[in-house]
Amino acid sequence: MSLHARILTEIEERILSGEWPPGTRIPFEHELTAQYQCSRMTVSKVLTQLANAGLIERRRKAGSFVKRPHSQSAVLDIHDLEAEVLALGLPYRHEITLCSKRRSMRAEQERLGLASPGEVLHIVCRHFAGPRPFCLERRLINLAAVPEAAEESFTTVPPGAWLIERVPWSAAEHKIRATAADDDVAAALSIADGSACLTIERRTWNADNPITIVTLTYPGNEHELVARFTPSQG
Amino acid sequence: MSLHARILTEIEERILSGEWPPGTRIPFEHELTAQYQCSRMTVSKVLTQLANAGLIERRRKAGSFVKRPHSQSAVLDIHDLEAEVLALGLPYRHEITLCSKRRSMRAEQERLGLASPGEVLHIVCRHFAGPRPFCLERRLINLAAVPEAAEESFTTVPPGAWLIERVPWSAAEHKIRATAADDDVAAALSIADGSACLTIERRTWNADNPITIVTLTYPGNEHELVARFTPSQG
DNA sequence: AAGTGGTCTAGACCACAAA
DNA sequence: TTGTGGTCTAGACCACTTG
Repeated sequence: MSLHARILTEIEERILSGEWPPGTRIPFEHELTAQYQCSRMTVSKVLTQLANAGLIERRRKAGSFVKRPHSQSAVLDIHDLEAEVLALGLPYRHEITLCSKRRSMRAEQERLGLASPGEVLHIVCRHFAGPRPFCLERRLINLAAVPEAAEESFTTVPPGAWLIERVPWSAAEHKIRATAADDDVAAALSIADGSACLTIERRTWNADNPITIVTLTYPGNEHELVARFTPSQG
Repeated sequence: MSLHARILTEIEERILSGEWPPGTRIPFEHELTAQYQCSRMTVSKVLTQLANAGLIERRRKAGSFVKRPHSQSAVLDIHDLEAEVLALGLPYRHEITLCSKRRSMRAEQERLGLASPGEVLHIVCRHFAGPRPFCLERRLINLAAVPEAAEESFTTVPPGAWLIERVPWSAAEHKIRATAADDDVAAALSIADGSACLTIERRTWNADNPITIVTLTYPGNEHELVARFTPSQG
């Protein structure tokens, strides 16, 4: 393994593990050259890569700082619900329908990907654009990974935004489906039974440790996911 | 603009414009240092970036070669329909329902994003997984951008795969929606009227020049898009 | 004014794959 | 065996921003 690859992974680990939370100033280039006993070019290359990847921000004279994970990847972008509603020119609010802490049932354990039973937080939340329901959120949080979530009511900040601000993650998976609204969904979104809905299921891990699984259900024709990209950006 | 940024964009342009098609060997590092009158470190940095971005492949002793655009970005991956069907363990075939060349109507012009009327190819195609319809493809191709498409029947290679192999692109946009099946879609996919479908609309450009717009419609519950990613990969 | 990052140089040695 | 890319060094000068 090359030196700059080692430096890169070591810094990446500190950021993704939360040891260096967003806002932290990481060591100056000259400190890293001393620490790793290498030339400045080597650490500079690494920091430039991290900056290109969006993990850190570099400011002349001030230093390099850990960035807050800007919810990226285009497809993911969409999931800042509040920003999305406001972009439509409509007022946003959310409403917690259910927030219950309990020992995981087997089905929940499997959905989250837990190896053994544990405490989970089950949340149901409706997001509104103006007077109309915009999205139904059903979420499980692994309390072993995020114990402080148990003390939250999520009435001021919705669960998604709350988690993104606090919990570092290293991997995510989206599953996107079209589904027919069942009774519950139809009632929650004020739409007809059986109408088409867009469902996004998102799971998040930090170093193989499941954090949360969330299902977002949107009324079908009123919502679309948009993703733009160029071939040079994998 | 820094020197390495200039070198990067110049090489990128040659690749994306098709001047250097996939498989082309790009100049050796020592040739580029001569051309740009700079040190080897500078061009090496650029080529490393291009390799990381997946635009080129580097082989010791052999040189650096333009890669074929591996349809990436996870969400896009899914759209190699044949690979997807085969991954399900089912035989794949496709069937061209319509393939007509004509002058664009105004609605088509707008969908494609053409500034003025022009020749377009309108294709309707069904993709099968075993005996069952798997996906309905409705496509417009801008013949000004891809004149050779007019001579194709697309009976051996479906239009999507044909285009990817031949036409370089610099930008793409996906819109993902849940829709209710209308008469046409229901008939084409052998499903009930009004059932939920997943619709992916994809537009592709090469340097602001529209190439194609395609709408892929899948029976809802039988299909899902999966995207995985990590925060360090924008 | 001082210290940071941004860029670049002109070398060097090594690993690897092709001839 | 040879020539390519992969990595690294020990400098250098500049631009910018903060104090």
